[in-house]
Amino acid sequence: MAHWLMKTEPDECGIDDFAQAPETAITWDGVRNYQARNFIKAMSAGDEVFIYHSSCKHIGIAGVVKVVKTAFPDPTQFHPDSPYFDEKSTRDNPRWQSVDLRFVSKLPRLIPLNELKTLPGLEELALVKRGSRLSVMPVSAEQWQIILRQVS
DNA sequence: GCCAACGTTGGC
DNA sequence: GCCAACGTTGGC
Repeated sequence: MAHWLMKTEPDECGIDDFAQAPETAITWDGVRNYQARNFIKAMSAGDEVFIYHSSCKHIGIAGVVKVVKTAFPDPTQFHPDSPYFDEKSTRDNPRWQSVDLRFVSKLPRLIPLNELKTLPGLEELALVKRGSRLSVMPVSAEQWQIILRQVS
C-alpha cells in the first residue's frame, strides 16, 4: 500500500467534509497539473492519503482518507460551466483524472507546516521544500511514520 | 494584500 | 527549442 498527500483548501474540501459523511466517497476533482495528475493515476485502492489544509488560518496536515476508486476521467473537465473546464480535453482522450476518497480519521491535532519543517527525515518531502506547489505527492513509508508519530 | 516561486503559454 | 510574459499558488 502506498501513501500520498493531497493539498486542499478546507473551505473547498477539507477533512471535515469527509468526516461529516464518513460512508460517502468524495470525488477529488480539479487537479490541473501534469505531475500531480500522474500521481493520481498511480494510486491504488486502499492507499492512504494525508489531507493537508492550505491557504487558510491553520495550515498543516489535518487527517487521513483512503482511495476507494482508482483513477477515472475528472468529470469537471467536460463541464463548460465548471471553473475546471478544459476545452482541449475530450471524452476519447481526457487530460485530467480523479479518484474517489473516503474518510479514515482526523488526526488528534493538526500538524502545522512549520512543525513539519522541523522534523528530521522529511527533508525530501515536496511539501516542505521551498516554493513547492505540487498538490499531490507521494509519501514514503518512513515519512508517513515520522508524521504519525508526532500525534501518537 | 503582498510577493516569491513556480508552471504554462506562445512568439520567434 | 528558447525564453519572456503571464497567471497561479500559497505562505506570510
